[in-house]
Amino acid sequence: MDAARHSYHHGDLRRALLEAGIALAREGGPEAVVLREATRRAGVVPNAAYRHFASRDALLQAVRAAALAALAVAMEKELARARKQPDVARASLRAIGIAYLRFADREPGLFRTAFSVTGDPETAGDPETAGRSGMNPFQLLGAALDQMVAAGALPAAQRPGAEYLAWSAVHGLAMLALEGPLRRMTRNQIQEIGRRVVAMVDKGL
Amino acid sequence: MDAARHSYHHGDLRRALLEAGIALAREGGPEAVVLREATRRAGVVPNAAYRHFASRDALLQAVRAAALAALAVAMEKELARARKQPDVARASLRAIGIAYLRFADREPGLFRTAFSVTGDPETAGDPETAGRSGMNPFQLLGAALDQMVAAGALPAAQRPGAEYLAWSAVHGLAMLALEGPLRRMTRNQIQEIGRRVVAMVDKGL
DNA sequence: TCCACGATGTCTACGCTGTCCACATGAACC
DNA sequence: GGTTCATGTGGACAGCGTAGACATCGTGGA
Repeated sequence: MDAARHSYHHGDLRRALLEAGIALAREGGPEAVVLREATRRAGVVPNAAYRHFASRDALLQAVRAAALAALAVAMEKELARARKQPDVARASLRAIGIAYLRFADREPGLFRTAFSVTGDPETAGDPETAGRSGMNPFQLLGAALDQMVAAGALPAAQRPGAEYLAWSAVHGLAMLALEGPLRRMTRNQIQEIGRRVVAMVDKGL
Repeated sequence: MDAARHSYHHGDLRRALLEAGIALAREGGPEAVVLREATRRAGVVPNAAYRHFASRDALLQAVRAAALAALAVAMEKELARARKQPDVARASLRAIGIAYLRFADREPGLFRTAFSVTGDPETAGDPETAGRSGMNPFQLLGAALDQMVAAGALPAAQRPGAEYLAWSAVHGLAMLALEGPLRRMTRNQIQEIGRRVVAMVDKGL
């Protein structure tokens, strides 16, 4: 990205800004996604950003979508491993939960960015939030639950809305671990609680 | 609070700033807690705030503590109602969950403020976060779970760490409803999901 | 009674932010 | 080869958090 520098036109500023934004989110979460800093890192004057994003919030939403896509990819990787196991359906649901918690642990900045909302994002169906499979994290969870029903591991009557229950439990834990009363716990303690939460969902659904 | 105005000294500026901060948090969540605006509402110059709060973040933390205390009070009210029911222990746990979700619904700004962390708050044991009973929301949940064990409704072996599981589920739902994919659902839909989440916890614990 | 002192509020100023407007540049197309 | 239009620049503004020096005032010791 330095080759094109020293020419008046950047070449691919939108991508450069987005990547700078992602890097900022990684380092410091959503509030660290600062328009001026992104332009600085892209080697460009602040206002240049407005040719590609309507506002700081528009940039943040783009970063947010990228963060969701990264989560989807992480889930897909974990799912691939689950496919080699007996009781694939259950293993897949567990894989989703584990991937979610692991992502929150390893990429706290991105995770917080993915789920922090200011204003009205309307991310439903945004293709930018999808992983390689074309599904976003929420859709991946839904698919895993469908598998459970197909495999007879979940009564069909319990299926509707089940993603909300599962998501709630795992998301809540992630938030508590990240910025709630669980913040000071060791990684192992949190993993243990994670296992219990996933088990609770499995049993309580 | 206008009587004391027109005198050089405000009289109770700390309280005035805190209350302005709470009002701001109510209206727009944590990011709306703006130091200058708080001083404006208190009828005072921006820097006056620094006699009472070391920084904007210190003010925000004070507001945060107040929000947690408000949640504790809401829980206590719901608990009082639960005490009149048969199976008090179970009713209490449900009451905690319901109060939590209702608070998130009715006071979204305060709720988001209570659980948004920037930096390192160290709220553990802060008496400012407690309700009338002297317990903060987390402690109230713990007490309800202890009751469950005492009543034989929860195996003692499951007790350690159970608050994290319960909290995770309800907190996650609240966040999803507030700023996640459930944002566009009707209040009734979310209440229904809330019932199911609480049931899942009860069953899955 | 007076006066010094410490606490509290004010004034001025700095660098940071997001954003608006007018202008410069240059790639692409007729 | 000249025009057009997307893209980057420059300068400006208001609002933010915050620092340092100064003003005001209630209070306690002489």
